[in-house]
Amino acid sequence: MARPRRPLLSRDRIVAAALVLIDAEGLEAVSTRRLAAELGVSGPSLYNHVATKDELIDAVVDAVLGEVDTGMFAQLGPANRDWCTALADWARSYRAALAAHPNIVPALAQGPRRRPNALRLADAVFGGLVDAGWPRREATRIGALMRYFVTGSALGSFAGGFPDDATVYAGEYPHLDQAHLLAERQQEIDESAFETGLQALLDGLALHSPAESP
Amino acid sequence: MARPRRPLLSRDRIVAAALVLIDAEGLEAVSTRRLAAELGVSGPSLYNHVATKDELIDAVVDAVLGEVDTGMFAQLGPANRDWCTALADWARSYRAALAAHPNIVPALAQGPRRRPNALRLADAVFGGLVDAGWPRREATRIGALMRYFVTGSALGSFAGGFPDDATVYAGEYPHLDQAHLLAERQQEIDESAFETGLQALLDGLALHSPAESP
DNA sequence: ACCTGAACACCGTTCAAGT
DNA sequence: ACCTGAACACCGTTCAAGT
Repeated sequence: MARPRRPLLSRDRIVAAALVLIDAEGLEAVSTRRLAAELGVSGPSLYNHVATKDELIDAVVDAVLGEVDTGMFAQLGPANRDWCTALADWARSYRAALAAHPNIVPALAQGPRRRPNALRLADAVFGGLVDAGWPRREATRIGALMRYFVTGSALGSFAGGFPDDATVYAGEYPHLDQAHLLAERQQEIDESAFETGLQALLDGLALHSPAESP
Repeated sequence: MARPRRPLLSRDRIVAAALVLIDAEGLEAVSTRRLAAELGVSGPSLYNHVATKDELIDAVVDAVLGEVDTGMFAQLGPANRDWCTALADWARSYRAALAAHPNIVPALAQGPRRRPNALRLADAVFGGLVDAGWPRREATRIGALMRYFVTGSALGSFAGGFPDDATVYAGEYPHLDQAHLLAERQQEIDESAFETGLQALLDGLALHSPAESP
């Protein structure tokens, strides 16, 4: 075949196909040959559009982060210091994006690096908190700790990780005698744990709110 | 060589060597051949002691979780309802164990599964909270949300993920004009963000403490 | 410029052969 | 029981060859 008259591939098409594959079968299912086959080309073709597999995964992560809304932070300023609502809305949007693609979360481990959307998130949160009156040091910490909570909540289900075989717990783990039922209610539990934690976090931060001691 | 008079390997020796390798060079550096070479044997030898590589990584994760202290929860009961202190101590011990082996954290994604130490942690936290007076539903949520926060805080450094090249931020990310300095103060920032978040979380949870409304 | 097949140095895992 | 080398079906990546 050699070079076609119109390119068969594009970086975006490769990234999109990788995300579909990751969602369906996990990070480990992505090999350059497999992904290329999915796209109807041979393995090495990908290297015309992407430098390495690592860079490709980075691009997929960034595409997912692209779905996170940060518009709420633009509203903050002297006239609107309600950082609490903004932070809550952002955290929910962030979690929703990751929960839609849970298999990608382990790849978030390396921090923002040079991923444009990761930097966009960090910039918006930090800027919003500073606009709402938080000192820069505190704003940095809050940005970090919110990321901890949201990524942790998306890094695999808590409830879904418990075997549904009751004999696993018998005797050894006396308090987990009902744990075999967790997997069934997985989504409800993860969701309510996230909401409970988010509320606690914001309540706790509000105790030292800059708006209350101007 | 064939079979030696005394076994060259043991499951524990393999797990320990894998952890050393992961700490030094990351999860991706672990291949069965590489690990075997480190242990002075040939690749397939490992399979006399471990069923699959996945099971091996699981065992390494569990070994790390074995360093987490859960003794503080045994003190809780009708006479001592200070779940707040117990939870804080446990979270710090949990984080310390993961921070000592940050490269293993992405492998935590799958939840407790059948890892004895992961189940021990879940059992102790849940049991302690129930003993301190929390309803089972709430105790489950708190166990989950604490795990979110601690694992998220260990899943790669927040501060360390920002490039130290100032030109990355110029123009594009106006609020990140100092972000190139984050990597230098990485440990301090991650540590204080963790402490700030932990305090906020506990303060927030305390607002609905069962001990305050008996 | 963009795709191909061949090739390189790797993988995880199985298995028959050795003691 | 426990280690070995050979083998299988894979990897990521490079590169010369084609249009």
